[in-house]
Amino acid sequence: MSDSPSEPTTILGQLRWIAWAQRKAGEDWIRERELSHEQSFALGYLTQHPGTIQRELARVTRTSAASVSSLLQGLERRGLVERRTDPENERRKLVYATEAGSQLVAGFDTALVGIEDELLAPLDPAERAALHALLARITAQLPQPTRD
Amino acid sequence: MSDSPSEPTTILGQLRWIAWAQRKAGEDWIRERELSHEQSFALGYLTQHPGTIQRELARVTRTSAASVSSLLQGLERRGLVERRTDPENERRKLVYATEAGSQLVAGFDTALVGIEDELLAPLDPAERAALHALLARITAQLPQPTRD
DNA sequence: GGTTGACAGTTAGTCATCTAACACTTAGTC
DNA sequence: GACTAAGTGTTAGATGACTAACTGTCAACC
Repeated sequence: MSDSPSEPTTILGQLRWIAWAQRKAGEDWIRERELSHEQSFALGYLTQHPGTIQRELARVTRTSAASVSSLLQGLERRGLVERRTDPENERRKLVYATEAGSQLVAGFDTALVGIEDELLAPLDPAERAALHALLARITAQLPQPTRD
Repeated sequence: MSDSPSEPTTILGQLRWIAWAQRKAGEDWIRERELSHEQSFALGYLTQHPGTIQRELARVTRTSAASVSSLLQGLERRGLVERRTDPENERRKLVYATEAGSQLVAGFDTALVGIEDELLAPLDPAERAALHALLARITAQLPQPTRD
Protein backbone atom coordinates (compact mmCIF):
# COMPACT_ATOMS: atom_id res chain seq x y z
CA MET A 1 0.00 0.00 0.00
CA SER A 2 1.52 3.19 -1.17
CA ASP A 3 -0.51 5.52 0.97
CA SER A 4 -2.27 5.70 4.27
CA PRO A 5 -6.03 5.79 3.98
CA SER A 6 -5.92 8.97 6.05
CA GLU A 7 -4.40 10.85 3.17
CA PRO A 8 -6.01 12.75 0.36
CA THR A 9 -5.41 9.94 -2.07
CA THR A 10 -8.31 8.01 -0.57
CA ILE A 11 -11.91 8.85 -1.16
CA LEU A 12 -12.66 9.56 2.47
CA GLY A 13 -9.56 11.72 2.69
CA GLN A 14 -10.80 13.67 -0.28
CA LEU A 15 -14.21 14.11 1.27
CA ARG A 16 -12.82 15.43 4.50
CA TRP A 17 -10.56 17.76 2.67
CA ILE A 18 -13.35 19.25 0.61
CA ALA A 19 -15.60 19.58 3.64
CA TRP A 20 -12.79 21.39 5.41
CA ALA A 21 -12.27 23.72 2.44
CA GLN A 22 -15.94 24.56 2.44
CA ARG A 23 -15.79 25.43 6.08
CA LYS A 24 -12.80 27.68 5.56
CA ALA A 25 -14.42 29.34 2.57
CA GLY A 26 -17.44 30.28 4.63
CA GLU A 27 -15.49 31.69 7.50
CA ASP A 28 -15.11 35.23 6.24
CA TRP A 29 -18.79 35.56 5.58
CA ILE A 30 -19.60 34.20 9.00
CA ARG A 31 -17.07 36.16 10.95
CA GLU A 32 -18.38 39.46 9.60
CA ARG A 33 -21.61 38.66 11.40
CA GLU A 34 -19.89 37.50 14.57
CA LEU A 35 -21.48 34.10 14.43
CA SER A 36 -20.08 30.62 14.70
CA HIS A 37 -20.45 28.13 11.91
CA GLU A 38 -23.15 26.21 13.65
CA GLN A 39 -24.98 29.38 14.61
CA SER A 40 -25.08 30.54 11.01
CA PHE A 41 -26.28 27.17 9.89
CA ALA A 42 -28.99 27.01 12.53
CA LEU A 43 -30.15 30.55 11.86
CA GLY A 44 -30.26 29.91 8.14
CA TYR A 45 -32.20 26.74 8.69
CA LEU A 46 -34.68 28.49 10.95
CA THR A 47 -35.44 31.18 8.42
CA GLN A 48 -36.47 28.44 6.05
CA HIS A 49 -38.11 26.17 8.59
CA PRO A 50 -39.76 28.39 11.19
CA GLY A 51 -40.99 26.63 14.28
CA THR A 52 -38.45 23.84 14.19
CA ILE A 53 -38.08 22.09 17.53
CA GLN A 54 -34.66 21.83 19.10
CA ARG A 55 -34.36 18.12 18.73
CA GLU A 56 -34.79 18.41 15.02
CA LEU A 57 -32.19 21.14 14.90
CA ALA A 58 -29.84 18.71 16.60
CA ARG A 59 -30.62 16.14 13.94
CA VAL A 60 -30.06 18.36 10.94
CA THR A 61 -26.87 19.81 12.37
CA ARG A 62 -25.77 16.32 13.41
CA THR A 63 -24.92 17.48 16.88
CA SER A 64 -26.31 16.95 20.38
CA ALA A 65 -29.34 18.37 22.16
CA ALA A 66 -27.03 20.00 24.68
CA SER A 67 -25.10 21.80 22.00
CA VAL A 68 -28.27 23.10 20.40
CA SER A 69 -29.41 24.31 23.77
CA SER A 70 -26.35 26.45 24.43
CA LEU A 71 -26.10 27.50 20.80
CA LEU A 72 -29.64 28.84 20.89
CA GLN A 73 -28.98 30.58 24.19
CA GLY A 74 -26.34 32.62 22.45
CA LEU A 75 -28.63 33.46 19.56
CA GLU A 76 -31.51 34.29 21.86
CA ARG A 77 -29.39 36.57 24.02
CA ARG A 78 -28.66 38.59 20.91
CA GLY A 79 -32.30 38.64 19.95
CA LEU A 80 -31.79 36.64 16.78
CA VAL A 81 -34.11 33.79 17.63
CA GLU A 82 -37.13 33.29 19.83
CA ARG A 83 -38.21 30.14 21.64
CA ARG A 84 -41.84 29.44 22.43
CA THR A 85 -43.12 26.41 24.26
CA ASP A 86 -45.36 24.35 22.02
CA PRO A 87 -48.87 24.75 23.50
CA GLU A 88 -49.79 21.30 22.22
CA ASN A 89 -46.81 19.57 23.76
CA GLU A 90 -45.12 21.42 26.53
CA ARG A 91 -41.95 19.39 26.30
CA ARG A 92 -41.18 20.99 22.99
CA LYS A 93 -39.91 24.43 22.21
CA LEU A 94 -40.60 25.91 18.81
CA VAL A 95 -37.75 28.05 17.58
CA TYR A 96 -38.18 31.03 15.26
CA ALA A 97 -35.70 33.41 13.71
CA THR A 98 -36.61 36.96 14.64
CA GLU A 99 -36.74 39.74 12.09
CA ALA A 100 -33.23 40.76 13.16
CA GLY A 101 -32.04 37.19 12.84
CA SER A 102 -33.53 36.79 9.39
CA GLN A 103 -31.94 40.01 8.22
CA LEU A 104 -28.58 39.03 9.64
CA VAL A 105 -28.43 35.81 7.68
CA ALA A 106 -30.15 37.15 4.62
CA GLY A 107 -28.03 35.90 1.80
CA PHE A 108 -26.61 33.02 3.79
CA ASP A 109 -27.94 30.45 1.40
CA THR A 110 -26.83 32.38 -1.63
CA ALA A 111 -23.41 32.64 -0.03
CA LEU A 112 -23.38 28.88 0.41
CA VAL A 113 -24.46 28.42 -3.19
CA GLY A 114 -21.58 30.64 -4.22
CA ILE A 115 -19.13 28.60 -2.19
CA GLU A 116 -20.44 25.36 -3.60
CA ASP A 117 -20.22 26.77 -7.08
CA GLU A 118 -16.65 27.82 -6.56
CA LEU A 119 -15.60 24.47 -5.13
CA LEU A 120 -17.33 22.57 -7.89
CA ALA A 121 -16.01 24.85 -10.61
CA PRO A 122 -13.82 22.15 -12.19
CA LEU A 123 -16.87 20.03 -12.95
CA ASP A 124 -19.38 20.65 -15.71
CA PRO A 125 -23.08 20.15 -15.02
CA ALA A 126 -23.13 16.56 -16.21
CA GLU A 127 -20.21 15.69 -13.97
CA ARG A 128 -21.85 17.38 -11.01
CA ALA A 129 -24.94 15.31 -11.60
CA ALA A 130 -22.84 12.16 -11.76
CA LEU A 131 -21.08 13.10 -8.53
CA HIS A 132 -24.36 13.86 -6.85
CA ALA A 133 -25.77 10.51 -7.90
CA LEU A 134 -22.77 8.58 -6.62
CA LEU A 135 -22.86 10.37 -3.28
CA ALA A 136 -26.59 9.81 -2.99
CA ARG A 137 -25.99 6.08 -3.22
CA ILE A 138 -23.68 6.37 -0.25
CA THR A 139 -25.81 8.66 1.89
CA ALA A 140 -28.87 6.52 1.25
CA GLN A 141 -27.44 3.83 3.52
CA LEU A 142 -26.01 6.07 6.23
CA PRO A 143 -27.11 6.06 9.88
CA GLN A 144 -30.03 8.26 10.62
CA PRO A 145 -29.51 11.75 11.93
CA THR A 146 -31.86 12.68 9.09
CA ARG A 147 -34.56 15.19 8.79
CA ASP A 148 -38.08 13.82 8.70
CA MET B 1 -35.46 26.77 -4.52
CA SER B 2 -36.76 23.61 -3.09
CA ASP B 3 -33.99 23.04 -0.60
CA SER B 4 -31.42 24.88 1.36
CA PRO B 5 -27.89 24.22 0.18
CA SER B 6 -27.08 23.22 3.73
CA GLU B 7 -29.12 20.09 3.37
CA PRO B 8 -28.13 16.66 2.17
CA THR B 9 -29.67 17.24 -1.22
CA THR B 10 -26.70 19.38 -2.18
CA ILE B 11 -23.31 17.99 -3.00
CA LEU B 12 -21.59 19.79 -0.16
CA GLY B 13 -24.29 18.66 2.21
CA GLN B 14 -23.67 15.10 1.10
CA LEU B 15 -19.95 15.46 1.61
CA ARG B 16 -20.32 16.79 5.11
CA TRP B 17 -22.73 14.07 5.94
CA ILE B 18 -20.44 11.32 4.76
CA ALA B 19 -17.46 12.86 6.53
CA TRP B 20 -19.50 12.99 9.70
CA ALA B 21 -20.53 9.35 9.31
CA GLN B 22 -16.92 8.34 8.89
CA ARG B 23 -16.03 10.15 12.07
CA LYS B 24 -18.79 8.42 14.00
CA ALA B 25 -17.84 5.06 12.58
CA GLY B 26 -14.30 5.45 13.83
CA GLU B 27 -15.29 6.53 17.30
CA ASP B 28 -15.65 3.11 18.85
CA TRP B 29 -12.26 2.02 17.65
CA ILE B 30 -10.71 5.19 18.94
CA ARG B 31 -12.42 5.31 22.27
CA GLU B 32 -11.19 1.83 23.16
CA ARG B 33 -7.70 3.27 23.05
CA GLU B 34 -8.61 6.41 24.94
CA LEU B 35 -7.48 8.67 22.16
CA SER B 36 -9.10 11.57 20.41
CA HIS B 37 -9.74 11.52 16.70
CA GLU B 38 -6.88 13.84 15.95
CA GLN B 39 -4.55 11.92 18.23
CA SER B 40 -5.29 8.67 16.43
CA PHE B 41 -4.80 10.30 13.11
CA ALA B 42 -1.51 11.89 14.13
CA LEU B 43 -0.20 8.70 15.70
CA GLY B 44 -1.15 6.70 12.64
CA TYR B 45 0.52 9.22 10.42
CA LEU B 46 3.69 9.16 12.50
CA THR B 47 4.04 5.40 12.31
CA GLN B 48 4.12 5.74 8.56
CA HIS B 49 6.12 8.96 8.40
CA PRO B 50 8.63 8.88 11.25
CA GLY B 51 10.45 12.11 11.91
CA THR B 52 7.69 14.39 10.68
CA ILE B 53 8.03 17.93 11.97
CA GLN B 54 5.16 19.50 13.80
CA ARG B 55 4.39 22.06 11.17
CA GLU B 56 3.84 19.35 8.64
CA LEU B 57 1.60 17.51 11.05
CA ALA B 58 -0.45 20.68 11.26
CA ARG B 59 -0.67 20.75 7.49
CA VAL B 60 -1.77 17.19 6.99
CA THR B 61 -4.31 17.39 9.78
CA ARG B 62 -5.43 20.79 8.49
CA THR B 63 -5.23 22.31 11.94
CA SER B 64 -3.02 24.87 13.68
CA ALA B 65 0.49 24.66 15.07
CA ALA B 66 -0.88 25.36 18.52
CA SER B 67 -3.28 22.44 18.32
CA VAL B 68 -0.53 20.10 17.24
CA SER B 69 1.59 21.30 20.10
CA SER B 70 -0.95 20.47 22.77
CA LEU B 71 -2.03 17.30 21.00
CA LEU B 72 1.54 16.01 21.04
CA GLN B 73 1.95 16.98 24.67
CA GLY B 74 -0.85 14.60 25.49
CA LEU B 75 0.68 11.81 23.43
CA GLU B 76 4.14 12.43 24.82
CA ARG B 77 2.90 12.39 28.42
CA ARG B 78 1.58 8.91 27.76
CA GLY B 79 4.83 7.84 26.16
CA LEU B 80 3.29 7.27 22.76
CA VAL B 81 5.46 9.71 20.84
CA GLU B 82 8.88 11.21 21.23
CA ARG B 83 10.07 14.64 20.13
CA ARG B 84 13.69 15.30 19.25
CA THR B 85 15.10 18.63 18.20
CA ASP B 86 16.45 18.45 14.67
CA PRO B 87 20.24 18.77 15.04
CA GLU B 88 20.41 20.41 11.64
CA ASN B 89 17.80 23.02 12.41
CA GLU B 90 17.11 23.63 16.03
CA ARG B 91 13.81 25.32 15.37
CA ARG B 92 12.37 22.04 14.27
CA LYS B 93 11.28 19.08 16.31
CA LEU B 94 11.20 15.67 14.72
CA VAL B 95 8.34 13.56 16.03
CA TYR B 96 8.44 9.79 16.27
CA ALA B 97 5.91 7.25 17.43
CA THR B 98 7.40 5.12 20.19
CA GLU B 99 7.14 1.37 20.21
CA ALA B 100 4.17 1.67 22.56
CA GLY B 101 2.56 4.23 20.30
CA SER B 102 3.03 2.09 17.23
CA GLN B 103 1.54 -0.91 18.95
CA LEU B 104 -1.41 1.10 20.20
CA VAL B 105 -2.42 2.20 16.72
CA ALA B 106 -1.41 -0.99 15.02
CA GLY B 107 -4.33 -1.73 12.82
CA PHE B 108 -5.47 1.87 12.68
CA ASP B 109 -5.08 2.05 8.96
CA THR B 110 -6.73 -1.28 8.40
CA ALA B 111 -9.57 -0.06 10.59
CA LEU B 112 -9.85 3.01 8.39
CA VAL B 113 -9.82 0.85 5.31
CA GLY B 114 -12.63 -1.18 6.81
CA ILE B 115 -14.66 1.94 7.53
CA GLU B 116 -14.08 3.26 4.05
CA ASP B 117 -15.06 -0.05 2.59
CA GLU B 118 -18.26 -0.12 4.57
CA LEU B 119 -19.24 3.41 3.62
CA LEU B 120 -18.48 2.80 -0.02
CA ALA B 121 -20.20 -0.56 -0.07
CA PRO B 122 -22.98 0.59 -2.42
CA LEU B 123 -20.47 1.37 -5.14
CA ASP B 124 -18.70 -1.17 -7.31
CA PRO B 125 -14.99 -0.72 -8.11
CA ALA B 126 -15.63 1.15 -11.33
CA GLU B 127 -17.94 3.57 -9.60
CA ARG B 128 -15.44 4.12 -6.84
CA ALA B 129 -12.83 4.95 -9.38
CA ALA B 130 -15.20 7.40 -11.05
CA LEU B 131 -15.98 9.02 -7.71
CA HIS B 132 -12.32 9.25 -6.86
CA ALA B 133 -11.56 10.89 -10.19
CA LEU B 134 -14.31 13.46 -9.79
CA LEU B 135 -13.20 14.35 -6.29
CA ALA B 136 -9.59 14.58 -7.40
CA ARG B 137 -10.58 17.24 -9.90
CA ILE B 138 -12.02 19.25 -7.02
CA THR B 139 -9.19 18.76 -4.56
CA ALA B 140 -6.64 19.61 -7.23
CA GLN B 141 -7.69 23.25 -7.05
CA LEU B 142 -8.13 23.54 -3.30
CA PRO B 143 -6.08 25.83 -1.05
CA GLN B 144 -2.85 24.33 0.07
CA PRO B 145 -2.63 22.63 3.43
CA THR B 146 -0.92 19.86 1.49
CA ARG B 147 1.90 17.59 2.31
CA ASP B 148 5.23 18.20 0.59
C1' DG C 1 29.11 41.22 12.78
C1' DG C 2 24.78 43.21 13.86
C1' DT C 3 20.01 43.93 12.14
C1' DT C 4 15.92 42.52 10.12
C1' DG C 5 12.43 39.43 8.89
C1' DA C 6 10.78 34.82 8.38
C1' DC C 7 10.22 30.22 10.48
C1' DA C 8 9.08 26.74 14.39
C1' DG C 9 7.07 25.92 18.48
C1' DT C 10 4.85 27.10 23.09
C1' DT C 11 1.78 29.42 26.30
C1' DA C 12 -2.38 31.86 28.00
C1' DG C 13 -6.98 32.83 27.50
C1' DT C 14 -11.31 32.11 25.29
C1' DC C 15 -14.96 29.65 23.24
C1' DA C 16 -17.60 25.75 21.60
C1' DT C 17 -18.78 21.16 22.10
C1' DC C 18 -19.45 16.79 24.34
C1' DT C 19 -20.94 13.56 28.15
C1' DA C 20 -23.49 12.67 32.19
C1' DA C 21 -26.86 13.76 35.25
C1' DC C 22 -30.98 16.13 36.06
C1' DA C 23 -36.00 18.18 35.71
C1' DC C 24 -40.14 18.26 33.46
C1' DT C 25 -43.88 16.53 30.31
C1' DT C 26 -46.42 13.06 27.94
C1' DA C 27 -48.39 8.51 27.14
C1' DG C 28 -49.29 3.83 28.29
C1' DT C 29 -50.62 0.43 31.77
C1' DC C 30 -52.37 -1.60 35.78
C1' DG D 1 -55.43 7.90 39.66
C1' DA D 2 -50.42 6.10 40.41
C1' DC D 3 -46.43 3.94 38.08
C1' DT D 4 -43.41 3.48 34.57
C1' DA D 5 -41.01 4.55 30.41
C1' DA D 6 -39.93 7.49 26.76
C1' DG D 7 -39.43 12.22 24.87
C1' DT D 8 -37.52 17.08 25.35
C1' DG D 9 -34.62 20.33 27.09
C1' DT D 10 -31.16 22.27 30.54
C1' DT D 11 -27.11 22.41 33.54
C1' DA D 12 -22.38 21.28 35.17
C1' DG D 13 -17.86 19.80 34.35
C1' DA D 14 -14.24 18.30 31.31
C1' DT D 15 -12.02 18.43 26.96
C1' DG D 16 -10.26 20.18 22.81
C1' DA D 17 -9.15 23.64 19.46
C1' DC D 18 -8.49 28.28 18.12
C1' DT D 19 -6.36 33.15 18.27
C1' DA D 20 -2.92 36.17 19.78
C1' DA D 21 1.23 37.06 21.84
C1' DC D 22 5.52 35.29 23.06
C1' DT D 23 10.48 32.89 22.86
C1' DG D 24 14.01 31.05 20.32
C1' DT D 25 16.41 29.94 15.79
C1' DC D 26 17.86 30.66 11.11
C1' DA D 27 19.11 33.27 6.86
C1' DA D 28 19.88 37.36 4.22
C1' DC D 29 21.71 41.68 3.88
C1' DC D 30 24.10 45.90 4.63
